[in-house]
Amino acid sequence: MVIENNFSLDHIDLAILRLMQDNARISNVDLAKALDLVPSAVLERVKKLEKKNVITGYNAKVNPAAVDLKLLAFISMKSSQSFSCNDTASELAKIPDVQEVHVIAGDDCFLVKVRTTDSASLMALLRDEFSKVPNILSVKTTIVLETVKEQQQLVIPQK
Amino acid sequence: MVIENNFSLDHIDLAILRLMQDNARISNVDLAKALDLVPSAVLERVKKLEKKNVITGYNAKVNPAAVDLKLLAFISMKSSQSFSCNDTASELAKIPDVQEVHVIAGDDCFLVKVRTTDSASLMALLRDEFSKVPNILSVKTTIVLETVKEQQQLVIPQK
DNA sequence: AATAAAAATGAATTTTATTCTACATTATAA
DNA sequence: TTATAATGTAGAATAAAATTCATTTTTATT
Repeated sequence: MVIENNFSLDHIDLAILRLMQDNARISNVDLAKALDLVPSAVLERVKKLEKKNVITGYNAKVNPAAVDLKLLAFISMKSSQSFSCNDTASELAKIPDVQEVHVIAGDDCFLVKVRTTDSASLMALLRDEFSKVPNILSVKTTIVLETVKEQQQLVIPQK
Repeated sequence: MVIENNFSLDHIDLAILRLMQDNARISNVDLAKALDLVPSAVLERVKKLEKKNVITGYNAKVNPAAVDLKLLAFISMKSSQSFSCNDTASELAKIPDVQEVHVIAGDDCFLVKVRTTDSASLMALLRDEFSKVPNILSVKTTIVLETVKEQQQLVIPQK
């Protein structure tokens, strides 16, 4: 599948993305070896990818259990103003424990991903934070029992 | 809130996690400056955090639109064998475009996060891949219209 | 307080990042 | 096709950072 957009990435750029998605701390030297290029050339490309907002950041992935965040939940909500739901969404986005906020099509209006210590802290979050968010008509909370897969790496196509 | 688990992280470890979550490519020198420590001491701690699986990886965050992945969807499914659903879940996890697979409590059994190029490729995915997964009774696909927030950083508590 | 274990220091060494200039490649237009 | 501009790459030089290690300090435990 050929990429047709204004980011104009060639196969080397895509290879860089593939490698750095899995190992953001790879050195330029190792990147250069893997791509059969010279380090300075790779460095320029990486900087360009950052400037073009193709690479939007580098994150260490932290084990949630290690920092006592053992509960994951998805919360879907209906809004009373479905055509101007952006205030609601941005208020939801301000809540630190909220990892994701999506405006969705279908029965509900928002889908929110939340991580807390336990069910008690989720309850507190709903009571103290979500209750203040405007225009919410209904809330449906789905508790995650087990996460089988959770990756942010994208499937990056060939050329 | 005091962390009580077998990872035994002190406030310096937590500070490292906070910094590296947001900037995985920060140098040891800069980490050391921020923590008022010496680079070699920081390096040891980071390696220990990796070994203990507190830090589970480093990822470059790639802009999905740049690699032509403009469609995000959540798919929830019912299973015919709700108490041995792990085969189903692990089959779902094998599909590359599937970013997340969660076993959930509630009406449905699985919640899956999927990223594709467009609705046509989502359709193809459902037809070609999901149809092969065993024990699926029902499928409900929710299309994301707009993502307002999407971060993998965790809220790391104080000491 | 004594001991053991863990962590931090600071200097030395190795490795890497970064800069810069020259050269090559590609695309564009005459 | 040929000239020209623009962009990308190579490779060496330099600056900066990572890494190692022996020693010292701190912390926890008895």
